[in-house]
Amino acid sequence: MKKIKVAPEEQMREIKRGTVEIIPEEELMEKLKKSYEEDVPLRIKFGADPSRPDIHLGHTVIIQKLKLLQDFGHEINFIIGDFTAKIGDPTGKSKTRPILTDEEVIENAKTYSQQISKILDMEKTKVLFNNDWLGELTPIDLIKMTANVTVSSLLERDDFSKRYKAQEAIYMHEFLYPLMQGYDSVAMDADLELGGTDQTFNLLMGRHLQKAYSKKPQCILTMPILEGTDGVNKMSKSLDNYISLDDSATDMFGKLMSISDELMLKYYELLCRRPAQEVGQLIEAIGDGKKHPMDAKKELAVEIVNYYHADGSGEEERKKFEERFSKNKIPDDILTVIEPAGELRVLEFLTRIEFIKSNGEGRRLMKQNAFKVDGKACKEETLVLEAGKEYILKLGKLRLVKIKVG
RNA sequence: GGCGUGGUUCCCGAGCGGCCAAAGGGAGCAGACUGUAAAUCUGCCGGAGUAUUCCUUCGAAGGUUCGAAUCCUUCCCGCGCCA
Repeated sequence: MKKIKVAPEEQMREIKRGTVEIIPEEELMEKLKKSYEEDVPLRIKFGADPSRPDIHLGHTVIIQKLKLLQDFGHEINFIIGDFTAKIGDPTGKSKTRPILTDEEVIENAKTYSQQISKILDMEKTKVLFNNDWLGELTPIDLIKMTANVTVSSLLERDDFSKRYKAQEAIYMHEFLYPLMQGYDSVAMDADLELGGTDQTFNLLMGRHLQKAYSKKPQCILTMPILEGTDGVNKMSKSLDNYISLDDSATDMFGKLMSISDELMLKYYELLCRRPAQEVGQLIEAIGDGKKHPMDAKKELAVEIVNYYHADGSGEEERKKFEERFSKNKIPDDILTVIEPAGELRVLEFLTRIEFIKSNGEGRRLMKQNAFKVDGKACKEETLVLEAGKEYILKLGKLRLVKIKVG
């Protein structure tokens, strides 16, 4: 039975969808053809950062592409960067690369796999740890490796050149990171590596080093960087503008609804699984005013929630959302707290349930009419609770709590 | 190694002995307007407090002064130039 069933031309057509760049495209075509004729899957490389196990929708742009390649019969290799994770970032300023222990790396790798399993078939996905080969290198091996790369070429990397011009510090080990990543490609004989456009330099380094080590060079495929919910910056945990695959269905739906219309169009292009043509028509309809952007957004949210949560949960969330925000009803699954009858010190209570961080913040919100008791703005710091009653407290648009007096 | 220059609140950045919890911008939060959209406008934006009050904060540690983010000393770190 053949492993690679789809004709290379057809594969290419699907692979190209949504990509920014394929370097070099002809070479990838050659590889696809050869793979098809000989029925040998391509080895696809994707590097995962084990210091941040939380996968968000931004990552899925690439993971979806991996899924496509996997469905075509190719071999997906996840490289867990445990070697680099152990070096960390001694500048102390950047928290992007904390030093991890072996246990943490393994734990994070598990979390990682568990999350990507929502998209990829893990039975067919290889997980590799780069310490297996990088840890074996001797200082001499390493120095020989660096002899293949010039300083000026490293300084060409966008990130480095910006910092260099801005007279910011660049440390030696940072220069080595791209080489380490590139060497991964050498060690595992990658045919194709995927990454975001911000990774182009590192991906090309893999190709460069493979040539230097007389290996067949890999092809590069880059995908656009997905902006976060703020619509400006790339989606990332540290900017808190991300939608995690582990977000509850409600949060996921809500976050998707809060994005701008403009951003929604991008999300449609990059995250929607519907055929390209259908998406195109939809976008056109919105432009013509035939389709209300909010409806389109709801549809997108439903689709995405359905994919990452149980089928049908998207529709359910849509109903809940409409009840809550369009009809202003209080959802029935909100946080409920039981309090004794008598006087309740509101600020202390709100701090306790972590709605606010300080009393000052609470007072501020009260002043601004953001605090409501049973739908009415309240500026009292003390609330008298009557036995047997229920109270709904609301802080801003989103924070809701029900108090049962008992 | 020498010389110069700089390290400020979540980020950028002003302040350069008291009027500084520290200008301005960004981010964030809230209100108005809405479609929990964007844009816009308004308010807030270290902590405690009813408070003109106190506490913590301006790389670190000491010191000078009635009083320091601001002056001095030492140390740590960035950047540049020279070697």
